[in-house]
Amino acid sequence: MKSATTASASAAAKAAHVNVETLRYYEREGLLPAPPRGPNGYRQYDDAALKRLRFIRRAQALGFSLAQVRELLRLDDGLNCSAAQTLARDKLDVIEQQIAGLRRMQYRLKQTLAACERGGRARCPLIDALLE
Amino acid sequence: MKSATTASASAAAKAAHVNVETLRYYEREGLLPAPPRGPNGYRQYDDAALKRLRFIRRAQALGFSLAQVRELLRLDDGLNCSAAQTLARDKLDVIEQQIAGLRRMQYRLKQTLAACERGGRARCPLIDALLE
DNA sequence: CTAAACTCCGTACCATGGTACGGAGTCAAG
DNA sequence: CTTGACTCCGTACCATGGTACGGAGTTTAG
Repeated sequence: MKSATTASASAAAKAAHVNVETLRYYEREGLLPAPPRGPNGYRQYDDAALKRLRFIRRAQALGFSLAQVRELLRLDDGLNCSAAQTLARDKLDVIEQQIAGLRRMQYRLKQTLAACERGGRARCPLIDALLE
Repeated sequence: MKSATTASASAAAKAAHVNVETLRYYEREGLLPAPPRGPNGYRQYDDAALKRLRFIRRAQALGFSLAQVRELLRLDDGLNCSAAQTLARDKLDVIEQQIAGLRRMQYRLKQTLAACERGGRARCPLIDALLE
């Protein structure tokens, strides 16, 4: 039968592809609740904690900063959907702006790189483009 | 006639929309050469320095880190076009990956947001999506 | 039983890209 | 001539997201 799985610090860290120190860091930063301790004082992470840890990493992977993750976690009761939606929409706006910015960079770099590849210039068009 | 324009620290900073302290920072970091000084010891930025400063800001705006900008500046003689191209191509790869990552985020956020907006769930789909 | 490996803790440190502070000298306007 | 603005310098500090260190206790494998 499935025993109530509790993970040690290193096991939890491994599972989330995170450094052990990072767990303590998240705890300090209030992203992870202080887990219960065994009689030896060792941290014991239960499934909920591991889930929360995965939450943090996923949210980070979605581009949320730890401060924003903290916000999201405050809504973790699942009842503040409209507040969560606001965060998500703000994030979507930011993402759109980021994509647009990257596209502009990409376009300009490609143009300039093409000029480099055509060759025939005394000076490097890429450098020149930055100088102008 | 055009006099040889030399700018004070604050004028140079203003022109590049940069803090005066940032000029000193760039100088410390070897991004800007130490400018000549007037008899009072004040920095005097000439047109070449201002150009270089603009170069830095443009390259940053293209997403290059200061370390990469330093690389680019080492190629500033305009003769190392192939080296500059390599940097640019690397940067293009990174940009493409960044765009792809942002797109994935965008897609997933949109999906989840749509689920939120359809409503009818006990728990917020956005929060749930992060928990799973 | 001993040694390696794991855990604890506080604290310090890292990179990145700056910003701020404070005392001293300098320059321009009134 | 004074006052305020500008500049100098070294150094300290900021946010972000961790990582490392070192000494002490614990647990586990041989």
